[in-house]
Amino acid sequence: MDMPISPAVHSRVTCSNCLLRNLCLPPGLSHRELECAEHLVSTRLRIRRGASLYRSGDAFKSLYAVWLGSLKSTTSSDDAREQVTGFHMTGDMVGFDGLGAGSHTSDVVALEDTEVCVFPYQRLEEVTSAVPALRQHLHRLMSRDIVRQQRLMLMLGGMHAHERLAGFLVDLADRFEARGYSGREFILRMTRAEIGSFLGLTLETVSRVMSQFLRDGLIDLRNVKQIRLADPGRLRRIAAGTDVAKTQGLGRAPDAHLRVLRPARTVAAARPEMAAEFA
Amino acid sequence: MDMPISPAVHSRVTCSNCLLRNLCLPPGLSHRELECAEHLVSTRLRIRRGASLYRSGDAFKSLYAVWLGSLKSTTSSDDAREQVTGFHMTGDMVGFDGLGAGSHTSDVVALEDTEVCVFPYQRLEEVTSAVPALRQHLHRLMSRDIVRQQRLMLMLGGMHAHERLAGFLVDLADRFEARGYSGREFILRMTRAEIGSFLGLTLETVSRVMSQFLRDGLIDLRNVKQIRLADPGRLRRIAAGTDVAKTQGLGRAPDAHLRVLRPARTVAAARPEMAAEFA
DNA sequence: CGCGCCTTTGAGGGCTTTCAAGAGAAGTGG
DNA sequence: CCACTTCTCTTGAAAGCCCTCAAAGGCGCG
Repeated sequence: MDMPISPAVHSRVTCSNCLLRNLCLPPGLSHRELECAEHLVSTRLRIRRGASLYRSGDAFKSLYAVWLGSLKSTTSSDDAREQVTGFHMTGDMVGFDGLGAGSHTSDVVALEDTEVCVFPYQRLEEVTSAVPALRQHLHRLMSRDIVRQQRLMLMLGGMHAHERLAGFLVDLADRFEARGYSGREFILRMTRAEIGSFLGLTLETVSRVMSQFLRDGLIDLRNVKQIRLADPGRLRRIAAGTDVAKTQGLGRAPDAHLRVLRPARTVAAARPEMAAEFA
Repeated sequence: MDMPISPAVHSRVTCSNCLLRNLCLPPGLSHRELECAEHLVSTRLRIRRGASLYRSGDAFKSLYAVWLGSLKSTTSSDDAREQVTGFHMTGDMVGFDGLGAGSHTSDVVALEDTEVCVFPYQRLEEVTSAVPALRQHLHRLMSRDIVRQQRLMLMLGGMHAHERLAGFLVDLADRFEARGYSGREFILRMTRAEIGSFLGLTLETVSRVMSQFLRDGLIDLRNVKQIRLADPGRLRRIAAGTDVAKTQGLGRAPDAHLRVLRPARTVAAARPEMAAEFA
């Protein structure tokens, strides 16, 4: 049931010709370094919609780069509770959660038929030790994951349903745009339930807010899944909490969550010269 | 109004004698490797309570290991909203958020007078390229950060106030215990407002739930800050959502947030032979 | 074409927030 | 050392946002 497209290379994946090279690899690699990088990827893996790339508890062996399609990752606590912790699309690196304990702590499932490039960690170790630029790039990718999750926590922590969904949509738009697709119109590969889980809302609330956005002319919908951001600016303002009128009930005070706690001043950057004195 | 900046401490820091060595450095380093590691830390830095180690926007130059004291890190969105994204205590590594973009995206502030060891990133780069064990350790630490945040997202996403606070307390207890302190009785260095911000609750709710726990004999309080977990087992059950009776209103259905979505099957671990199949 | 999953929409209730006030603790300066 | 200021914590009452429960329409798929 697969239609062969290119009579392509077989076992060997070639990064140098890959259109996504700038996403997985750092820019400006020398010829020699690029050659090293070639050895990073062993195979490409195909995951059918609904199948999982790995599951919580699986031994950590590789990192993966999304080559085609999209996935979600979910974490579940001791009890049955489960939550979507992220969506991954073309060019994203997946699997960092396994590095810590040697086994994965989350499940990663394909939202559609998907292909990923496999980076065996052992080989990654070897290559990154030789190529500083690659090592740095890897660190950058991990750090980006951390920062992204911090932003998400901000959403989950104190934002209203409207703000969360708006934030979700513009984030998605930005990521599509960064990959060369339209940031104005795209397809939501995930269900309302998955969006809700990701945002800490119920699927009903997601649906309701989506309808509200639709009524307010902020978005257009086609077939439920295809969405067009009719007013990205306002969506962005809503996400930032800067939108005064809001979409329904009038706004509340900008925050109040965390009143100023204490005066603060940076120490790390300042005066490393002042010496002496010990604890 | 400003706090006097404390004199930064410039002592020759020796990792080999450090009691916290097992937290910052991987176990089982050879003598030679340990010698390399010595070069990692340049100085120890002192931060007075309320002062910040670094702030959002500061250039990323170093990672820091908490040597004494405790800190919080906060992220703020475009608008004035601010949220605590983590608490750091002895042995924790801090600063990973800066690796991604080259500048920090969060603020880190001392909750009490604190000292941190400074790991200049450039030197870290050099040393880790030579010592694989150190490189791996660094990756592990970053990954652990990611996993920890995933757990936190689970809390913020769908848990009740009781469950969040219980989870917060037992997590804190575990961390103290892992560091050799009592996991039964410890001091909360952060305010209720900071706990609330971290958990996505208001300070009033934190206070209320804390009082509830007190009434139910789950904890003991002394001076508001000093806490003793009187019934850690039950706290753990509450955090996991396994506790039937709960502390007040009767429990609700275990979840319902994310009903089973699709059948799933792991692809990465299984049958690597059918991997190379091509698009 | 029918079944199942996803989505939408409504009504009611509950958990948290918001607003407010007072007690308690901590730091400051006389 | 104590009074003062300031911050933190506690507690109450009312309101609100979101969840839960329920039912029906839509869409894809076998």
